Amino acid sequence: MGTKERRQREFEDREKVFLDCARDLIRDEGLLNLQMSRIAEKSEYAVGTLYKHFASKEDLLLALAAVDTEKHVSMFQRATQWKASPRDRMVAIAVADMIFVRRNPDFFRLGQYVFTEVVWKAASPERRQAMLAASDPIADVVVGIVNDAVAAGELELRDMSAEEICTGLWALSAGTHNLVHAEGVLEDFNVRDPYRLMCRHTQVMLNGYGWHPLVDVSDGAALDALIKRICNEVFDDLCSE
Amino acid sequence: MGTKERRQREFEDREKVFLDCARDLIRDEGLLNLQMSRIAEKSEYAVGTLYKHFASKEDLLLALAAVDTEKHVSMFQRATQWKASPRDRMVAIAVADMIFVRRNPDFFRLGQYVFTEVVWKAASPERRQAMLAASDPIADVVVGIVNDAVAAGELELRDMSAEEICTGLWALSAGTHNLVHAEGVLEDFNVRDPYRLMCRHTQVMLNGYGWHPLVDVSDGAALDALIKRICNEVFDDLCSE
DNA sequence: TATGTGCCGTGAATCTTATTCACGAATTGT
DNA sequence: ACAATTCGTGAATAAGATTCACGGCACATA
Repeated sequence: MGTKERRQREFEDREKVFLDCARDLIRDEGLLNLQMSRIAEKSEYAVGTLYKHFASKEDLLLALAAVDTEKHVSMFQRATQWKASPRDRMVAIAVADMIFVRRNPDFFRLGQYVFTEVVWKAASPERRQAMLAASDPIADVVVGIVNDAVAAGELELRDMSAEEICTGLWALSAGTHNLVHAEGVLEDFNVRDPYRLMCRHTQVMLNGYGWHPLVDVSDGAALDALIKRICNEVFDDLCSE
Repeated sequence: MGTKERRQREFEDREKVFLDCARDLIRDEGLLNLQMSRIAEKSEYAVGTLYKHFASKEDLLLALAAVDTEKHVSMFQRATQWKASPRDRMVAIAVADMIFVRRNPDFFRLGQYVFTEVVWKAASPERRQAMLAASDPIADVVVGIVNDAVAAGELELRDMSAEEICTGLWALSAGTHNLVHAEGVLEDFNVRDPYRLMCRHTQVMLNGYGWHPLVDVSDGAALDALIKRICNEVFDDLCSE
């Protein structure tokens, strides 16, 4: 009797339904106005059922962020598998980030919110664990590229570890997301395309680490060409503009 | 009759009392458990009085963050006024950030929270404006250092603007704060002293921009010496450890 | 088919907190 | 001294997250 299994499957499917409804509501009405009762209403289940799946509202938000993170990770994995030099693959990571954020405009806001002390601590330990597990592969992927560069003789670590180099690049990316979403900052700075700028800053850092082949960071045309090449060769299906 | 003025002063003093109580409560019980009624209780005023000062709880949090930001800015200003090369002064900005965050461990969490869509939009427009005004000088200060370097012939902008360079350094700093507070990431990476690492990454980026005099970023001793010198010469009173 | 058992969805009731506002005390003006 | 005004008060209200006693449904057994 596969009844138990069917029930199990139905339960899992329902979780997806709830998350999809929540995502739609956030898109349409904003994170600010998200209400548990509205998610229940939209998904045509009772509030109590919703709470069978998520320990709290914060728990649901964390689950939602974890789903996004999985998509994010899969883009990074495509970047690593690209047949190109380690340095170009590292830039491809930045480009992946750029494309992902453009295609998922709510991702950063949600991520920013769930990593907040208030929300993080209000979620269940299991969800927190799942969130961390979902983002784990990011580190592996990026550290892998650094190690490839070292193996290829294109980068000398000297007294830094591969992880420390990754921390710098990761901070650059995380910080760029911050600034993009911080009211007014980039407008004041007259920055038109912050993610292109992030790619350029990535090149600046890679040069700073002495990561060969060095590039001329002031050559905007070369940067645009590389970004375009990455879009075509790695993220063909995702770059429509 | 200076009565009006006295009233006015009392009102302003009370605002400070509320903010101090809120800060203490956050320190002792966490942002998660902050309640308006507890702030009122602790400050020995009625809840209604609290609401005479702050349009909402979020409004109060933003006011609190603005106070911190002013302290933050004043440290940056000390860094700029230091008699040293533009490059060293730029590193001093990073060191200021490091010292400030260590002395105000709740600052980042609060800042992260208030810049969240949910909180930001729930605060009054006046507070938002005040918050932006408080952080405004940061940009001026940092752009000023870049311009000094250009004027001294130590940095060529080529096709980048001073603001764009600042964006990179700012992102690095903001991102480092993120990673420090993101559960588990730096532990996994075995990063012991993330802010020292941030200073090093700052040097990496400055080298990447071709900002003279170039430094050997793998020379940890030189980095520590510079940090120590900045602590002694610029932030003497704040570096006790 | 009739009946017993346990699982699971339900949503009205509860609880927690932010927020309001009618009141009265205190102060000012005449 | 009295009216007018300002300002603090905290009980009442409102909004929304969370709970849990109930009942229906599927399966097991006779």
